[in-house]
Amino acid sequence: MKGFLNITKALADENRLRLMMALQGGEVCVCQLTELMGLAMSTVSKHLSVLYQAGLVKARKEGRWMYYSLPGKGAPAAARGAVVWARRSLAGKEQVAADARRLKQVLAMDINALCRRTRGSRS
Amino acid sequence: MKGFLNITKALADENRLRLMMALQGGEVCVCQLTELMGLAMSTVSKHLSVLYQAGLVKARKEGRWMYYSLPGKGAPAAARGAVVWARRSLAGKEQVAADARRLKQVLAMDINALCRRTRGSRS
DNA sequence: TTCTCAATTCGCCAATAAACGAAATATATG
DNA sequence: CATATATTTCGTTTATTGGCGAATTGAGAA
Repeated sequence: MKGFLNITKALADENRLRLMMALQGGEVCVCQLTELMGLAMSTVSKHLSVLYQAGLVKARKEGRWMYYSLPGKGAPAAARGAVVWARRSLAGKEQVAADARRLKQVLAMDINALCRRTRGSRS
Repeated sequence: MKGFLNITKALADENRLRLMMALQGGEVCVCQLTELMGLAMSTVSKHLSVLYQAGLVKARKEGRWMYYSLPGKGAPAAARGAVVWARRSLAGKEQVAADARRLKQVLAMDINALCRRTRGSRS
């Protein structure tokens, strides 16, 4: 019950759903996700932490960058089921499509320049 | 997105999950659910309303009683998927099993006496 | 109609959660 | 080592949600 509730709570926020969907194409680092979302980096980091606690994303550290991605075969069934269900339910939704387009642009930018830009406030 | 988010928000509360699971055996009226949950009837009614808005339960009025149940074939795919996923994920969980046992007792009680008992405060 | 009563809605309070900026952490690089 | 920097954690504020009791609604029953 507790584990499942953790998952549903993690899914019950629009920004976290957007973050999950943004990871469908493969791993993305925090500063890129921050640029995509238009939120403070601390906020994005917190959201990713909630998703991670629920088992809905994987994390991989590479140097100074932290890359997040969707969990694969190894993940617990409950989490995998949640990811599959969410992907299916949100496929084709306008916000998700718009984010995918925007993410493409973000991924094309130089990562160093990007992180420097997202350092301070985002408001 | 909005509809899916409505569903995940509805699922993101332990008492609402318990209510949904309590409906697995068929329709149950509000005063019976109130007795099961040990909450104020107004609180239970609110939870049921949230589930209803999300499409996760059906409602049927019969005289003075309101019966809630899980949605069937006619329901939207997103809602049906959610119900199936939740039932699968929570099957066999201790709290759910305990509620099922207790509900059996509640359903065996006289419904008129029950509703009279649950009228006032529950604290 | 008037009364009863199951259920819902309303108004309020307490608890939880989202957001930000600042401070801390950890990992290159000079 | 000292500096720079990507990310996380902390502390605070604001917004949302869960809970209750009281008032309201709506459908029998008298």
